[in-house]
Amino acid sequence: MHTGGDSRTPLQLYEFRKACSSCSLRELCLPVALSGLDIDALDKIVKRKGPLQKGDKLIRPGQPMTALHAVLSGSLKSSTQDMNDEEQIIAFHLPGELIGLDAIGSGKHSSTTEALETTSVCSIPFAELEALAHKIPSLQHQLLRIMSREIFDDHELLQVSRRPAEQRLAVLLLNFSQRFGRRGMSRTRFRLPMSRQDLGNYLGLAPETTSRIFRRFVIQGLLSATGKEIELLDLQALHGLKEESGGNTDLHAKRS
Amino acid sequence: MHTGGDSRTPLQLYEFRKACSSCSLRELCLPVALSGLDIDALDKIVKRKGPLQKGDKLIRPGQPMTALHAVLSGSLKSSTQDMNDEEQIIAFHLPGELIGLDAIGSGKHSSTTEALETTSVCSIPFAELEALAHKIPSLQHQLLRIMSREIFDDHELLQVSRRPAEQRLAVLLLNFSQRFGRRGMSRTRFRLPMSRQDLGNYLGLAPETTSRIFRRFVIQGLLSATGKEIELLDLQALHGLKEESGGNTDLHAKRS
DNA sequence: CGGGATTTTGACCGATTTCAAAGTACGTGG
DNA sequence: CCACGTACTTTGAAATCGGTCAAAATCCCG
Repeated sequence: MHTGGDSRTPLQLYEFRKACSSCSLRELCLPVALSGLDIDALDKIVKRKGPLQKGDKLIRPGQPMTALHAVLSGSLKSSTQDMNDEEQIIAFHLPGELIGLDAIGSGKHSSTTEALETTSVCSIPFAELEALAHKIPSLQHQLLRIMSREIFDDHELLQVSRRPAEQRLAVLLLNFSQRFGRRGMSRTRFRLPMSRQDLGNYLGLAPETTSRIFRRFVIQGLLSATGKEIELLDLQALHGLKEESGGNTDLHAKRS
Repeated sequence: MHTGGDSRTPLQLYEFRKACSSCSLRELCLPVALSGLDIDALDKIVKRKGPLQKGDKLIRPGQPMTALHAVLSGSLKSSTQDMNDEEQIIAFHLPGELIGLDAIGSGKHSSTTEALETTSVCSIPFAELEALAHKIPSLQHQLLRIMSREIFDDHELLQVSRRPAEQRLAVLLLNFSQRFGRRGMSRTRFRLPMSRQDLGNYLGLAPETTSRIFRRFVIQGLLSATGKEIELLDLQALHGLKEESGGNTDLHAKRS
């Protein structure tokens, strides 16, 4: 049984050393021009975690925030629960992305983070990262940049959440397209790792609505979808949709 | 004529020295236990800005982000514009709060920030703040905490934006109550500095809807409102509203 | 006191949710 | 390897919340 946070044997631990220096995601999770020496220093504090299986929880609400996590492979979702069992998904995490930035302030995690598929992450003890950042100015700078970018992204998300359902889905698809593209994968063909339900939840839509809009997009020839496999067929149109104000100037985006 | 960013005369500049050490908001904008010496260092890089009048813009989209701004008095709103002239308000800024954290990543501001009333702020050149943070570990720590908290708050906001209108307004009112309370003012009587329109925009609601829900709240005895002056009469109920899932289990709503 | 902007109110309309149910994928155990 | 059960997805029809339009009332500031 995999429970995710298993401790590794010494041999495995040894193999996991030198994580950052050989990690293909290095430039993604901390996209900084660190010198070889600095990377070594980072290596020393990072711990790779054994694979999580689908549904395994990396973080539970209330846990003290001791480390940030960087996704190596697979994917996760973070969510909160509003007492009536209603899950509220806050974010999806793809390889190369950092988890836990929202918990630095309080020192405690407030959300649940669980794997959407078989996933591995590495842990960066926060106290040591902070100490290291103090020694390496460029690392401090990079941390601030990464956090700032998350704030920026959240603000964009906030904008989107006020728009009609079609635009929300279009924006989400383009967002994933970009995030996959950034790590060298296809921008037009990819696998959405989460269920339609989770997708709807994230977008603030009922699953039924999500499903309907997906179908609408397929009919309009914007994309094709076979289960979780997505192919974007008309990036232009999706981009167009994203900016439309919905009611006035929408003569070139849809037909009923 | 006040245009906000005016350079001050030497005399005035002198008076503005020692800003942080005597600033009653010190613990709010950078709530860190800085030693007297550290405060002096911070003082040296901070510049107080002449008062902005209502509508004056502190930040315009595209401007390079050279400094963070802390609100001393008054209030501001940050918004973007989606090509069809449609304003999208992202945040309101009250005294003791920091502006510009979302622009560190890109180095450019992407939103407009303008005063909602007569307002004064102080500027903290970012490069120097970063350098200072490198020297003073507790300042670095504090910066990370503040940014983390903003991420956390944005996530909460995101949750709210997916809920029915009533809950959104309830959450906003409680949010302002808390923010005013934090700076020593009444949690139950305060002045909302923005128009109902801005409020609606921020919440993703039509102004008409905002108005109706306000009235509903008044009728239900949750609050009384005379123009922008608000008095919250039943914090309990508002808190209850905030968590309700709307229609099903609303029998155990009051009590915290 | 006057004129324009903002807020409020009412009636109507539409997008999205909800409810209900059928169809489909998928993991488990036989 | 196939059958079964559960969970997820899709589809349809009805109900609802919030948006839009229009107009009246109020506020604000000079």
